[in-house]
Amino acid sequence: MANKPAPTHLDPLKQSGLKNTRQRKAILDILASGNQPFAAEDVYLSLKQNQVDINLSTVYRSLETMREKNVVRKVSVAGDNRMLYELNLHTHQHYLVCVQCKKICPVGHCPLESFEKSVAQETNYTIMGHRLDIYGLCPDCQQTRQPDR
Amino acid sequence: MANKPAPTHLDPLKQSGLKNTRQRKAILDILASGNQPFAAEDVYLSLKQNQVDINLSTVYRSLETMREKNVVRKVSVAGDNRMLYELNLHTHQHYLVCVQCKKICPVGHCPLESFEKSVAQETNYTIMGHRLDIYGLCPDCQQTRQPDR
DNA sequence: CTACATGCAAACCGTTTGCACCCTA
DNA sequence: TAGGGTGCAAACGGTTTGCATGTAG
Repeated sequence: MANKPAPTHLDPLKQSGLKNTRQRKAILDILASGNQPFAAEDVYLSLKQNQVDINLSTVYRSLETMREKNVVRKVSVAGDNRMLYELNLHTHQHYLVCVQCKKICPVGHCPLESFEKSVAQETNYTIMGHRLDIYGLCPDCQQTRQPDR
Repeated sequence: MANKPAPTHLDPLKQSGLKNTRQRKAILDILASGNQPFAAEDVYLSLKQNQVDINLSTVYRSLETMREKNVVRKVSVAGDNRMLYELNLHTHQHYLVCVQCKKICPVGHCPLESFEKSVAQETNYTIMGHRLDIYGLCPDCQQTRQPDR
């Protein structure tokens, strides 16, 4: 009678006092399934495809409540007007976005710490954070560059 | 009979083959009036306030056509879901946004050139650009921090 | 005179919300 | 069984578009 070890991304629900519902578990499963952020609609469509019955506004609402509890993060990337959501792994993270196929991949290092300090000095702002994303052509798309658009 | 020297931000219309209409001139005047980017609605409201009769969709349409001709640039900053527009001064530019009063001010230097090179090497992407904005509390708002929200 | 620009109203798309019902703890 | 969670449909806010009319070149 071993305890089933719960997937690590499910603990946060219990930890943050949120009810552990079928829908939230399913959403977290999707977010955990890749290390790139998802739009609410991506989550919704993936769930439908996996035969999970859910409503789009539930997706939005759940993502938002989980964001309030810091279970997930909301990010925006250049070239997509939608907001994207990802598991909050508590790491500082930026993304590299392919302008053609829209593939998104994380980049590890961030060079902005010292820059923020110098901006703070010059401007007397209290710097709280930054948003950075890099865009370009991924190796695949370099071969098949679309006519300009 | 001296030629009236046209404001420098009006040349681009002629140069890019766009018709020099009352509305476009007025929009460019607004964009030139401050060195921060404006939302379409900001432009619209400023124009109304200056007794310039114009339609909001004209503002959107003009900004978009002028963007196609690289007369203006479209940027998005953290904490505002609207797109912002600015004169395209052909300088590389980032912004510092106050999370409380939403004031936006330009920051000159950008430290990302060498970082882009190293990302390109690591990932084999062709880097085409980046989006960076910094957010924090401006000096004024540091005194009057709003209760968390 | 004609191609491009504008005004108006309606559509659009991502996201949020009110309300009745449901289900986890 | 109580209070949070969900489904549904309608509203919302920023932006775009179709069409008839206006105007710069």
